[in-house]
Amino acid sequence: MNLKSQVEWALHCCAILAGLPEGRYLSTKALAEFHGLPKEYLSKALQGLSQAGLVNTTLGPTGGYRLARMPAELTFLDIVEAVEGKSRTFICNDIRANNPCRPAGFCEEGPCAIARIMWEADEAWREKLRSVKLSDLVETLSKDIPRDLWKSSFEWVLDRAG
Amino acid sequence: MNLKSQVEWALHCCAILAGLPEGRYLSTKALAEFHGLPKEYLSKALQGLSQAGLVNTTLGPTGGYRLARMPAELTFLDIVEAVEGKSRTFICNDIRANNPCRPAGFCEEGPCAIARIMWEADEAWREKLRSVKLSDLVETLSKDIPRDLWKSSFEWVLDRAG
DNA sequence: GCCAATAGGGATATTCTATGTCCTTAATAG
DNA sequence: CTATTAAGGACATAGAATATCCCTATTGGC
Ligand code: SF4
Ligand code: SF4
Repeated sequence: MNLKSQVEWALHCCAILAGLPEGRYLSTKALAEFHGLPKEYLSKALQGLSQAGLVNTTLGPTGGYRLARMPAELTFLDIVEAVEGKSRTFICNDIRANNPCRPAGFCEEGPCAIARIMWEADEAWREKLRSVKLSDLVETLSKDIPRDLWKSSFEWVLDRAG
Repeated sequence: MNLKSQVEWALHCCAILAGLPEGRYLSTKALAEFHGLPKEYLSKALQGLSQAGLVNTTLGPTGGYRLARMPAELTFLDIVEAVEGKSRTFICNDIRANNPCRPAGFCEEGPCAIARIMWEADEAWREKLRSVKLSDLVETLSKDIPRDLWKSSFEWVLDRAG
């Protein structure tokens, strides 16, 4: 049970896009090169962000991606769900229906206790992700990353932003 | 990102085993038949429970499984981790190391903010599962399930318990 | 208008995991 | 001694994640 690596990629890309000046775009090519990722495949993750409405895109030589909202309005959950999907991690196959003692026409109402508990745990995971904003991440990163590296990375990105 | 169906199977089996009288065992065959599952494959899930020390086993014609502890001493997390593993769902591939602006010999200390936040969410999921005991499940099930079905299922199991 | 660069997306291949089956071995009750 | 069991290794199948390739429409710069 692993999250796809696209989740990691999308979070990193959003962190970069959060530092992009208003109105400018950064291309898949630049994001892929910066993170050392396969351009074509990273593109699928970015399409996920686009379809979820988290980023805006534009075509042409200066085209690429920019955030559709302020970093303070974007949560980790938004980004994770955009590429990983919104479905629950616990799938109920209703095996209680196979109970040989069950009366013929008998039909349970709703999910049983097992499913409910697993789904509550799922929701606890989502709630935690919902509580962290992209702006929180940028703030923490700016403290963690050495000033030199932070600055040169920013310039590297600006050089390539359309 | 789905949990394996073995998780569901293991939880159901533990719920059944929780109702088993002291000192008796229930076989894979009976558990598989009761839930309508492939015996050989369910066996792998039960082996997981056994390796984690959650159940005791015995061989021979009257052999099978029984809980190694009281239902109040067994949590959902114990059972889920026994079959799903204890590893985190967010895998960090350290793509920050590919940053072209990084000085040659530069080496980050520890996981970055992204990984830390994802791992906190993971821990929130685990904490929720840790907070629910097998005895809580049995209590809820006993209220949810019609008395007749509960009783006949119990008898079905006792008939086959060694 | 023309060209180069871009996002979007369909088709396909590859790798890995989950699922499922089969068989052998050692232990145990009757 | 026999039947039944858990344990586990070997294998087969299905499906998801990963990755590449190619085509289309759009856009900016010339
Ligand atoms: S978890 Fe509950 S709802 Fe799902 S199969 Fe088991 S009994 Fe049915
Ligand atoms: S999540 Fe953090 S630790 Fe993991 S690759 Fe990205 S930067 Fe590195």
